[in-house]
Amino acid sequence: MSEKNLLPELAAYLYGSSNEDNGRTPSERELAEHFGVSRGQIRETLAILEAMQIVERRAKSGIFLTTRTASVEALALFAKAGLPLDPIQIYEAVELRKIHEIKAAELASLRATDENFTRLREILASSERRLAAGEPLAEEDRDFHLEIVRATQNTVFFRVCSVYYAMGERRLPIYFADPDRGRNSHAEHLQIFEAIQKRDANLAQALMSAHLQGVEGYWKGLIAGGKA
Amino acid sequence: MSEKNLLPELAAYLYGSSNEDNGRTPSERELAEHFGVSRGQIRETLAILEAMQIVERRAKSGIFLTTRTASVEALALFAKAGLPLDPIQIYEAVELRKIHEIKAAELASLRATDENFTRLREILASSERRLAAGEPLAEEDRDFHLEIVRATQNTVFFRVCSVYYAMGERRLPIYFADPDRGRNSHAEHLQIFEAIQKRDANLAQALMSAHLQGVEGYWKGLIAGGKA
DNA sequence: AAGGGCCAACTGGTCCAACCAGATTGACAG
DNA sequence: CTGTCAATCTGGTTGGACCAGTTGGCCCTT
Repeated sequence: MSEKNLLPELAAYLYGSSNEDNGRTPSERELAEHFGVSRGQIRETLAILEAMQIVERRAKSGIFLTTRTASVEALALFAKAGLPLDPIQIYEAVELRKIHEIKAAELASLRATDENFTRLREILASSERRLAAGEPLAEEDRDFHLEIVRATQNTVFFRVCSVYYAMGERRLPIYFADPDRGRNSHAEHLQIFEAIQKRDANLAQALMSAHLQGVEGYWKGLIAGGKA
Repeated sequence: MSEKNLLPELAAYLYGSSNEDNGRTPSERELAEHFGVSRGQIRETLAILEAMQIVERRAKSGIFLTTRTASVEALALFAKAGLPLDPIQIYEAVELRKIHEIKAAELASLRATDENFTRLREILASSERRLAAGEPLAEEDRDFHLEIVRATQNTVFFRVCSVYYAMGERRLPIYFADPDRGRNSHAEHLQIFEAIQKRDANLAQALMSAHLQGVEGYWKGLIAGGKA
């Protein structure tokens, strides 16, 4: 069936085929047959899923979906697999993203290096070219935000924040299908960039906060609409 | 060799036996022999390590340690395995923890439920009993901090923060070996609790910030001392 | 008809032996 | 010293096998 990246496909399948009552999934042997791969490969993937606490393997009993909250990594994985995300958890993840990025804007103002500024300028220039050509923004949005986190010089921070973008990746083309959204976003990015460059931490923080309100609103709309 | 939790042991071994130059580790077959387990089990563990981006498996070539920054999960794993942690990354993780928990104190002040308060009271009572008995604090510290994050009612947030405590777990007994530290910590916890109960978000935030300065100082001392 | 106890099938955990094809390496020839 | 090529090593993947608890259904008892 699948050729690569068994992980998201398996995760999706588990959710689709699990027992409604107790969350029990098909057995390893059944999964192996369904995906046309060996049991060893299924086990390897399940090990990862278990490490992510998406699944629990009970010896000699079965594999069960974890009811506990998904980590951000798990959310990103689900999004990648095209699985419907729990609206509540999306909302929680967006809140966490706000916490992270507002603080990141502040720290970036204090610590950004020339290298960071160069990259930010490149990203903004790329955005401008896109908009001028009438094309929708794409990875520029993600790159801009991640570069600000990187500018905090905290690599652990960067690593943690990276997963949000895996989560929203599928949505970017949809989000920026509206040209106005692209222009708005770019304008706000420019302001944030300038604030950081002026080392005005408070302003950068405030602008980022305002900017992310829009993102939050978008997700809220999706949640209200029931789609995720 | 190992009986359970191959993961941290394997991670530790990989770091100890990898090639200094290119980070290449022993082959799967060698690892299997060394740990006295089958290759399948080694592969399963390596899959997790690879998902954590601690290791990279190159087909038909070898297994290589990733030079990229570790995620918080990886840091926690290393700590659990008793591996020396990179001081810089510890510092970064502590900074991130501060960001998280100060915000958590604020949100908890706004959202904590009776259930949260009950649990917090229980934790504080347990701490008091310990101190009265002349015993060092143990998991009470972790429980208190995590309960505050839980009180934000953001389960994704809670999940992300949980890993910090896996990271520092080994240190708790050492940290609280000094009775003064236990008393101080407990007193500050009490203040934070009261601020949250009074729904005074600003105060809770400020107190948490001050409280975490101590933690940060402790880690800074460790880093300066070279031990991690 | 309901309850309890037993057994067979099922399940995850583990191991082994094998094959594949590309990467690597070292010896050999120039 | 250099270039070439074959033997070796490596991860990737498969299939089969065995173990020992778990489960669930069947049958007997009450």
